[in-house]
Amino acid sequence: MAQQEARQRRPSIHDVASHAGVSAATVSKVLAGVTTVKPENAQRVFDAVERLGYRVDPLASDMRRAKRRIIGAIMPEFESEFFGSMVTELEGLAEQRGYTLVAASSRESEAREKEILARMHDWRVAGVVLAPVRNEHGPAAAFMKAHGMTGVLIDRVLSDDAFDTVSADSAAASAEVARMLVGKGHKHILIIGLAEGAATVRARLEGFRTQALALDPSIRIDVITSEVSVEPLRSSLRDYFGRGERPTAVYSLLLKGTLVALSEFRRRGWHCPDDISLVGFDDAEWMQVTWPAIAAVVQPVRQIAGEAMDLLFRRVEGAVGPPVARLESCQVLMRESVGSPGSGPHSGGGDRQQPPLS
Amino acid sequence: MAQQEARQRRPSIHDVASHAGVSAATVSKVLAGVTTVKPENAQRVFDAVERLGYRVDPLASDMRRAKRRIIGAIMPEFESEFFGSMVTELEGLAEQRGYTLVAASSRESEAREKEILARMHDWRVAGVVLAPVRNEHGPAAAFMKAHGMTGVLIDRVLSDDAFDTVSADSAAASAEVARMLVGKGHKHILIIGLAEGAATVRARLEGFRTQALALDPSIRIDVITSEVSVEPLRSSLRDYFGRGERPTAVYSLLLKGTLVALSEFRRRGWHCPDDISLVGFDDAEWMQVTWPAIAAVVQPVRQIAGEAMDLLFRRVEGAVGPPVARLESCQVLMRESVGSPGSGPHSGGGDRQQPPLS
DNA sequence: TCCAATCGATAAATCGATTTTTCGTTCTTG
DNA sequence: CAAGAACGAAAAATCGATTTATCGATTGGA
Repeated sequence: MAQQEARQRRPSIHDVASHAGVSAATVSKVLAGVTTVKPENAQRVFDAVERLGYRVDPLASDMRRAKRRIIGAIMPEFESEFFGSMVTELEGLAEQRGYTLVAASSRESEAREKEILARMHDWRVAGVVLAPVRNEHGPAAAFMKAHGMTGVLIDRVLSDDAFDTVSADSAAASAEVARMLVGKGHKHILIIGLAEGAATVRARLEGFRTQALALDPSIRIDVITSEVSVEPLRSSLRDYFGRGERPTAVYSLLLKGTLVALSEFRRRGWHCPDDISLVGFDDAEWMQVTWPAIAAVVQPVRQIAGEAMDLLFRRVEGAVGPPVARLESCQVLMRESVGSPGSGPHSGGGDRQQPPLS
Repeated sequence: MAQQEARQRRPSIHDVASHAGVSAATVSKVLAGVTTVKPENAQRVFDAVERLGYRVDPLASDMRRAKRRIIGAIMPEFESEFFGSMVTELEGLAEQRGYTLVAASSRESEAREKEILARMHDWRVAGVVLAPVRNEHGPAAAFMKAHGMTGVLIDRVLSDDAFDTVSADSAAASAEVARMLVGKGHKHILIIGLAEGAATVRARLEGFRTQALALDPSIRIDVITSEVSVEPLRSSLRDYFGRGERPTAVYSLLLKGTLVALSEFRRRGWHCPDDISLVGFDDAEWMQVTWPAIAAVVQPVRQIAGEAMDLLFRRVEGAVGPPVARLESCQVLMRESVGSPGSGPHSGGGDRQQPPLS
C-alpha cells in the first residue's frame, strides 16, 4: 500500500499525469474507463495511481455537473429507532450508487426544514429524501416544487401531485389492529395521537375506525389528540381517565403516545392487560422485553428506504411521468399487553390511584 | 422574495457581477464583508443578489481551500437514542460555525469505519468526530494519524497520544452505582457487559469493582462479558442463572445488556426489585415509563458533543500542543428497579421458571 | 505520391467561487 | 506642478477534476 507523508499536499490528477508521463485528460479518461487509450499508457496511469495513492477528489469531480453526487436526507429527528435505522438504510443505498448521503434533522420544525432544504439546494444535491415534519403540504415541499428540485417524500405523507411518496400502509395496519381488538371482545376503545393534521395519522385513525365499526357498529371509540407536543396529550389523557372513563383498550397512533399511555397507566396503578390493553403504532426494541411486552405495529423501514431510493434515482436519471404513491405493508406484532376485557383480576376495579411517582 | 424560474440554471457570481455592473471579484469581496469597496457598488451588489436570489455555492467556495467547511461524524450506529442525539447535537454545533456535518454509520464494523474515514479524507473534511467501534487503537484512528487528519475521538475512548478525546466519566459513574448498591445492602452483584476490550467498558467495570470492594471487601462480584454480539451474552447469562447463581443485583455496563437482563428476568418470572435489582449504564426514554422504571446512568450527550466540537475547531484553526482527554460526568438516576436484597415478597424463591414466551 | 480518414493524446475551456496581481485614478505632499 | 502614496476595482491565476476542441501521426485508398 502506497503511503505518503502525513502533512504533505495530496496528489492531484496532474501529479499522476506527470508521473505517468501523460496528460491529465488521459488520466481522467483511464479512470473513467474510456477504451480509446493505449493499453500501455493505461497501465502507466494505474501504476502512478497506485504509487502515489491517488484518489479522485469528489468535490472537484462534482464541480462541473449541474447535479452533484450527493443525496440529502431530512428527518424530523434522529433520536428514534425508526428514523435512525431509516438514515442507516438510506446511507447504505446512496453509497451503493456512488453517492454521498448528507443527513440533517429538522427537529420537528417546519421552519428549520425549509432552511435545511435551501442549504441542500445550495449544494445542488441530485435529490432529496424528505420525511416532512407534518405532511406533504408544508413549506419544505413547496420550496422543492418552486425550485425544481427532485425528491421523494416519505413517512408522514400519503400522496402528492409533484413528488413520489413512500410510506407505511397505516390504514391497513390499523384495520388489522381493529380486527384484533374487536376480535378479543373490546367494545370501548380509546385512540390517542398527535398532530391529527398529518395525513398518515388520520389514515391510522380512519383505518381503525372504519374497520372496527364495520365489525361491530355498537363499538365506542374515543379519540384524544393533541396538535403540538406530548404534554397536552398527557394532560388530556389524565383528564379523560379522571372523569371516570374506562375504555378496555388503548390504541396509540404513535410511539410517544404509547409511552404517555404507559406512564399514565403506571400513575394509576393499572396493569396491562388485566386492567387495560395497549397497542402502539411503531415498534421499539424495548417493547418486547419490558413487562408486559407491548403489542405493536412494525413499520417496514427497509422497504420504505429501498423503494424511496429506487424512485428517487429513477427521477434523478431523468424519468418523467406522474408521481407515484407507494404504501408498504406493516406487520402487527401481538404481545402480552393485549387481552380480553374483563378477564383480568383487577377488571372493573375503581379509581385505585397511586400518588405520582416522580 | 426574489423567485426564479424552476428549471433554469442557478445564477452564479458572474451573473450577479454583470447585473451589478462590477466584476466577480468585487461581488466576492462585498459578500465576504471586505470594507474596501465603494458603498455605492456594495449596494448595487446587494441589490443584484436580492433580485436574482443568489446564494453562494458552498462546493465551489470550498474548492480553493485545503480544508473544506465540512465536518465528518462517524458513529457506530444511528439506531440508539445516545448516538441519535449525539448526531443531532454535533449537527447543530457544526452548523453554528458555518460548517456542514456529514454523518456516517460504521455499523459496528472497524473495516467499514476505516473505509468511511478514507472517503471523508477524499472529501478533505476539515475535521472528524469519530466514535470508534471498539477503542482508540483501531485501524480508523491509525488511518487518521497516518494521513495527518485532524479529529476528536469520543465515547468508547479514554485517552490517546495523537487525538483529543471526550467521553463520559464511566469510572466515576460506576463508582456511584457501587455506592448505591452496596449502600442498599447488596453482597452478591453480577456485572454484565460486551467487548471488554473497549477501554470505557473496562473503566466502568473497574470503577465499580474498586469502589464496591473498598466499601465492603467481602462482597462478591461476578462478571459476564461477551466479545462480539449480544447473543453469546444472553446464553452466558442463561447458563449462569441456570447453574443456580442468585445475585441480588445486576449492573449492566451497556444498554443492550440491560435489555438482555430484563428479558432473562422475564423468562424466569423474576420481578424487579423484589427478586433482583437492576441498574443499567445508559438511559433511554422508555426506562422511566416501563414497570418498574429502570435505574440508569445518564450520559451527558450535550456536554460531550459541545466539548468535542470545541476541541475539534481549536485544532482546525491550528492549535497545537499535546492532546487532551476530557471526561464529562454522568448522572445516576435511581428508579424502582433497585431495592434492598431480601425485602421483596419473592426473595429466596426457587427456580420458578416460566416457559419461553416467544 | 498525395489527400483523407482514423486513432490517440494533448491543449484549452469549463464549473463557481476566492485570492493575488495589476492597473488606472485620485489624493498628498515636497 | 510633479512624484509618490493610497485607493478601488478589474484582470488573471487558482483549486482539481471533466469535457470539448484541436492537433499530430499513422494508415488507407485513389
